[in-house]
Amino acid sequence: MSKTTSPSKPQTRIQKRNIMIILDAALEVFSTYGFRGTTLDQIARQAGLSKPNVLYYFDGKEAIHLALLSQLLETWLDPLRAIDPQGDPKTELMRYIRHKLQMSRDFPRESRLFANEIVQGAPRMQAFLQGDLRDLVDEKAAVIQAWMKDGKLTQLDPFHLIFSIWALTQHYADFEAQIRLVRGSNIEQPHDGSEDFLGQVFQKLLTP
Amino acid sequence: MSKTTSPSKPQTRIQKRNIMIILDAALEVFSTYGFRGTTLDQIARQAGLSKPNVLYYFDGKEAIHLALLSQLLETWLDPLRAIDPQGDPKTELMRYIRHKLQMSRDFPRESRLFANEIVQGAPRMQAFLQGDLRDLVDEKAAVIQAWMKDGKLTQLDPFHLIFSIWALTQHYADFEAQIRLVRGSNIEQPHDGSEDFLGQVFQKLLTP
DNA sequence: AACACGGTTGACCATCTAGTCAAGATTGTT
DNA sequence: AACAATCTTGACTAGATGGTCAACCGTGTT
Repeated sequence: MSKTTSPSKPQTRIQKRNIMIILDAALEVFSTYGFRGTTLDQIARQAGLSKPNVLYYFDGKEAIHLALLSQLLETWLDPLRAIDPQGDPKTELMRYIRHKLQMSRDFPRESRLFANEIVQGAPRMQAFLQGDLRDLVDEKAAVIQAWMKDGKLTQLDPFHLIFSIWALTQHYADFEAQIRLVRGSNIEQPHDGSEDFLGQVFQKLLTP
Repeated sequence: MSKTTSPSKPQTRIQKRNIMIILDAALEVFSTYGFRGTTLDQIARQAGLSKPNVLYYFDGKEAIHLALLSQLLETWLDPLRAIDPQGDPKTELMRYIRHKLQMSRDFPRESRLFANEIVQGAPRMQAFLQGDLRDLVDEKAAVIQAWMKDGKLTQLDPFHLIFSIWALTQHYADFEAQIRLVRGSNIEQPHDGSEDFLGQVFQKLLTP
């Protein structure tokens, strides 16, 4: 039986609730220990359910992970997609940067789930990366390129520019442990000051 | 018996060779699958040795991982340490950036080993991060701060500046899979153009 | 109340994995 | 050559882990 595989079956209240609980628990554990480092028992304990009960809702560990990834990938593209070729170049890019930074702050677990996958060679995301994401990046890189040609932005390699935005924004979520430990008690949140800093950086960088 | 624990025992040729082979194999596997995702069998296979033979040289999986980490951490600090308070500010920082980028290009496995640890909360590196690294970062941040006060560099938060250098340089190693898949066949090496790009970025950013 | 369906679980299994061990092979030294 | 030290390994163990299953419980509908 394919449980969660079929797209839109009528769900009972209990199903809805438990599937949400399991996905939240799984996100917590997967994002901390990676796919192989996570056990079903950990997920079940975190969810407050028994292991067979977890497996009643999902076909297996792989299926839970997959559900999390696809849920994530849907929203991952949105900020980039929102870049408007008709808008003001610097405004559009600064908005994108702010948006990505917010996601890193508000959804650090999702960011680390992603990071874990990529660092380990993206075995479960190849199709996404070289499909939807690649198309979108190519499209937006062309938009940025055009803006640069018009002299609205500093001349830079648009692909490297996009990568640098990803690197800088996600760093605060993915390497939070490092920031927290290196800064120690000097700082409350690893994100403190990040928005001002990145604002300064890209303001200066993008202005021709 | 403590095998590799004692600092400097006389090693036979065979010991030297096999320990090197094992560490290289372990780096390959750990950096790809993380600590928990790696099995001793994988390491042994990669090393071309039997599992008991691997365990003849190391006290266990943990010990191999620890050996890799401490080996890594020694060299990790060097580029930052090399920043000279007496030197020219921009030259010193640009050299640091170039150096970090080279390490990301030449030792991507080491970078990913590190990244895997940090993303998962740095369970085995707390002491290092809040000890040696923190002291060094505090020291160099003060140096950079002083340079900025003298008007030699753009006024920025020196800690965020250091983090941004780490983020941008390591991104090319840690997220290599993403870059490779998103760029596809448009690019040979994920690092292509990174040096020019980061040169441009920081030249522009640091010049007051 | 009784029924049917959805939901839950203890006990279990097969497989994987870190680590052991005793016996055998290799190497270096005299 | 002979001996000792180093090196290597097949066979094994204990425990962890993903997944199964039959039996049981809870809930809402008639």
